[in-house]
Amino acid sequence: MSPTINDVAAKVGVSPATVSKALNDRPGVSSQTRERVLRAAQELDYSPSIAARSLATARTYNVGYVGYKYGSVLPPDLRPGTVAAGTLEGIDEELTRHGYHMLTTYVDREAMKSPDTLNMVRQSRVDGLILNGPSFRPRFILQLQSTGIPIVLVDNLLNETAIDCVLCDNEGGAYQAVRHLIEHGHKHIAFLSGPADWLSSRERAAGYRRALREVGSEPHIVFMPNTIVETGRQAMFTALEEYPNLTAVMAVNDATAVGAIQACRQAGRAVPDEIAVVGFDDESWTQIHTPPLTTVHVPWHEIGIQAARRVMSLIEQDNGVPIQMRLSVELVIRQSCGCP
Amino acid sequence: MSPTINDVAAKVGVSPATVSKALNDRPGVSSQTRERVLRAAQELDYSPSIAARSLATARTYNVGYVGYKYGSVLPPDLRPGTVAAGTLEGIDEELTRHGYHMLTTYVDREAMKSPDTLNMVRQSRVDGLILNGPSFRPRFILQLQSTGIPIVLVDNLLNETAIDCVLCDNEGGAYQAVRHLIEHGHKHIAFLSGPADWLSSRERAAGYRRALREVGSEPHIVFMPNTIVETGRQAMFTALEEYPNLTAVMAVNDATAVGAIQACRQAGRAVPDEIAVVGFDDESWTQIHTPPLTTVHVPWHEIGIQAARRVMSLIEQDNGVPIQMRLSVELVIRQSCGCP
DNA sequence: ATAGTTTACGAAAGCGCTTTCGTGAATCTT
DNA sequence: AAGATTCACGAAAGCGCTTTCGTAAACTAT
Repeated sequence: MSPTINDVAAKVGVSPATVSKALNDRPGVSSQTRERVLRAAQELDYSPSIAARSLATARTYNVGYVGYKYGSVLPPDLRPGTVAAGTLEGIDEELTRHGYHMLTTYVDREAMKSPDTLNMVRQSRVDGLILNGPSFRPRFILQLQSTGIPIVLVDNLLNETAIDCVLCDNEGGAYQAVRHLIEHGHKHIAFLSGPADWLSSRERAAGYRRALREVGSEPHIVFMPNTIVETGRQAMFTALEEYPNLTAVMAVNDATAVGAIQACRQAGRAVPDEIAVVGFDDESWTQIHTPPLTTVHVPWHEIGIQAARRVMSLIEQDNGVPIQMRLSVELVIRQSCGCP
Repeated sequence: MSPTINDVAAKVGVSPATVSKALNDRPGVSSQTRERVLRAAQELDYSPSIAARSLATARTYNVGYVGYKYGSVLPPDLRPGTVAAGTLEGIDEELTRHGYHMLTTYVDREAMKSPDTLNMVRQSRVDGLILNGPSFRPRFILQLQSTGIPIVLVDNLLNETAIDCVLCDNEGGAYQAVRHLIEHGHKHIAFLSGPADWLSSRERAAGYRRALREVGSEPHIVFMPNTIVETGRQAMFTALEEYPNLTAVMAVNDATAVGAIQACRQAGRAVPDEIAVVGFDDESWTQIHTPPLTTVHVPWHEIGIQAARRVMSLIEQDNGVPIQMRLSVELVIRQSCGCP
């Protein structure tokens, strides 16, 4: 078996207590012995068992990440690869930088009560939790929170009970995008909205509304039950029918923007010449789409980093009130909006 | 604090030893007491601390997943979202089904010696390891293996030292695809190959060669140092120059297939009319590409499931010789190959 | 030199579980 | 009915670490 703290202690000729203090930078060890302990540990290739440490300290240095499982969703569709993967990598990066590890799990709609997640915390496998995505039921989150474990929400928030969260500036992003369309002369702009329980969708809709209000245009919103390509396509047909003088459309995400473009083509309306389309999220494939999609870039990686920082800080000192962190987004102009 | 095994024992009026046996389905407990213990545990909402259990049993019920970090790669490009995410979800699904959890980490090229991964195993945070992708150095894998921890490779193999792995039938997939091109009359077919240290690339090249050999055509291979869109584009220019009578090309993956198509367009050669293109992987965005990409579908999700099963089985009984598992793939015909 | 203070270290308890082994009671055998 | 066997259970040790607290030695102050 691998060496234990006792082996190190024996080798140096001190007690395990001293070794523990030396290794953890605790006071009560002369710098001389500390030195010797460090060397011995190195020579023995000693690495403490976290199981034992966890038991003694009630800390695991694991944080749980709970994501949404797309594998099970509807027909195969464009996976939000950039989104989830970017956040995940950001979180992992920041976590490992500070000696933490990431316990990952995915839940699908049915498993939303999510025994796995609960088990993770009930068995105290994790010191904190990051919940990514809008699909967690408030009741579930509250249940989790009531265990006293630090929680950070990503791309979601709960305002009844304040809870830490990090999101992007959805409202501002949509505003920027619509503003851009307006500046290029569009007056009749529709919004393809996601389901109402998706926070980001509501916020993006708000940005859309604000931009239109500023110039006195009427909002035209089509609601979609989900945000896959096919749904976007259908929604666009609806929009085309209901608002015949439409010249532009903003979709709540990139996948539905693609659906919208397909619908336009099918209806014989050229994109971007007759109808301009913009998306949201800046998925990696948007740049190779025909036409390349104008969309709002979201710093998912950075969001992951911030979320990780926040949990760690909550774990280490339960400091103050929950904070809501907003990262800014940026319109990236490609061709689907009609710019050269 | 949450209840311990002693609380349950006290409530039932038995010893912790008995509770432990009852809860773990060990012999030596009457079915009557077992019943009472179960009920009490439920009423107290008891869930064992895995830290304590790990310490006692030297098992964590965690398996480590090590993936490749794309965030840091070259210029932003098409992320292999379907690939990694699909596998990840498959692994997680199967693992949680059996009471395991997944400790995830990503490594990038520099961190390939990967202290994080090593720490994961040295601190015994995991019972087994799944390494996903071709980018692990053999030396690193062997070092890991020498710790005695069960390892399963995904999309990679090591034949010097036998080690368990699960991959798809790369050779067969490429063969199928090229065969398809041949059947549609193509004689001059190039292959855009990935770097030589990428196993899947070598295997796909082999399938390509076999198909050509069967009909007595000459192989035309262009090697690429990596597999992003831009590289595929450059490689295609090279191919176009070196092999002027080319009528079809098979790319080692979807991203480079896209690059190839862009190059053709730029060179004034219509796809698929003048040049047919097929990819490999069936990334989710291939279906919305213009033209929709003909490509080889890989069952990543299933691969994940099999990998998970294999580690768990290695963890639970170290049974026999390492096995190499191959899952079959399927050509999905869309339009970039010239079919209607 | 004496008393008081600081410092370096170790003994030992404890974290919450599993597992071995001993014991007495219940059951089976003839 | 007595011995042999089986069975249900508990005492206690141990997994590898941290942490408290006591103690002896080394200092400091008078």
